Amino acid sequence: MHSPEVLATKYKEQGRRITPQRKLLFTLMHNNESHPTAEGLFEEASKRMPGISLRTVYQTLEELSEMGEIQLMHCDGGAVRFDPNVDEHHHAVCAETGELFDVYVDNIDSLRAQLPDGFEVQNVSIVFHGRVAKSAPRTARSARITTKSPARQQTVRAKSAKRTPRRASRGSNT
Amino acid sequence: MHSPEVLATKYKEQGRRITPQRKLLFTLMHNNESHPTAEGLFEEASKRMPGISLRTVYQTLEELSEMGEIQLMHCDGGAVRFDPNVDEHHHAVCAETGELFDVYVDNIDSLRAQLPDGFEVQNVSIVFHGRVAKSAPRTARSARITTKSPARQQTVRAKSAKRTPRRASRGSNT
DNA sequence: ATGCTTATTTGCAAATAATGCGAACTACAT
DNA sequence: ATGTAGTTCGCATTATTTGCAAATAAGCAT
Ligand SMILES: [Mn+2]
Ligand SMILES: [Mn+2]
Ligand SMILES: [Zn+2]
Ligand SMILES: [Zn+2]
Repeated sequence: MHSPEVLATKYKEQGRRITPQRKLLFTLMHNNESHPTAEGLFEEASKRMPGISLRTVYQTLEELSEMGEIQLMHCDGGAVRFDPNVDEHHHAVCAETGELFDVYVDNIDSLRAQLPDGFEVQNVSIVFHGRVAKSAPRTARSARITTKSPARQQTVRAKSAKRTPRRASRGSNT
Repeated sequence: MHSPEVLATKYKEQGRRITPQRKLLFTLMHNNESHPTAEGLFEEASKRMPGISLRTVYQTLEELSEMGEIQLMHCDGGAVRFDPNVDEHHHAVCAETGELFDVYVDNIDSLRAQLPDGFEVQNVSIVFHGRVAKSAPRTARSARITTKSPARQQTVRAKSAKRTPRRASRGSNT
């Protein structure tokens, strides 16, 4: 999704108006990696702008989606989650917390699939179900390593240990 | 999912009772590849048993799920779809008709994914979005090739032509 | 076969998630 | 400042699913 500033321009070009509600929602969605629901975003927005309507949140998310600025995701069957990341990417869901993480997959094209005859694939979506390991409670040391570190290549091996379970003890972030 | 007969046995073993409603639903779900919704299954069932309740359909599907006899799928965000196929498999969705097909993928383990640090994958679900090509209206010849023919290996290549767009003019099924 | 016990079915209310609609409001061009 | 059309917002409504309790019936004991 573009920055709030660029979005403002794009909106005006389309004859749409810049309202405080939209500005706020642009800001809340920009670089938001939490994949929020409408309801969740509404709660965030309400903190900064008490009277805002849930209806407006839905409406703004819908138009951002139509403009190709965000993606929507029907994940587990609950509420739709919105994603400002419109690059080709996939997701990992923690069964415990429901958290949703972005996952990049290099070699989707190498999948060997027995597709129905005559089926033309337009795009593939992959969801990794699992859980975030409670990184061994390091006696309250450097509470750095928590959720995700920038891009660690990994070959998928569902229901079987991956390499060694030991944390990569080298390569902390600065 | 087991056959209606085997299910009956399994049910009794668990102190559950065999009712006409359950028998019917077992039959309707057995080998059902349409991935029906509760509502859809209810309509089918209603044909054979006019007074049956939608509530009973939901209830029976829920218990079959708890017993590991069927799987449920939250696909597009509409109603949940139920799947008597509990083998490890994936799905292809036709964007036009909403039809849902089973897809077997051999080499999921070879996916190279950048997963969040410490994420333990339990299982992966892949959905191929696309459409079923209207197999060139063959001047009403042998109307054989329609939806899916038994297992044709195919390497995925989203948004790019696969091989030559021409129909494989050689190798029809018998 | 009859009756008992309790699992099951069923109708209806209620919870969720999302959308339709129109009146009130306001961004912004003139 | 004024006018106009785009927006916001509250509320009704749809769609899907679950909660609940009364009515019903399966399967066992007699
Ligand atoms: Mn749902
Ligand atoms: Mn929904
Ligand atoms: Zn994402
Ligand atoms: Zn399936």
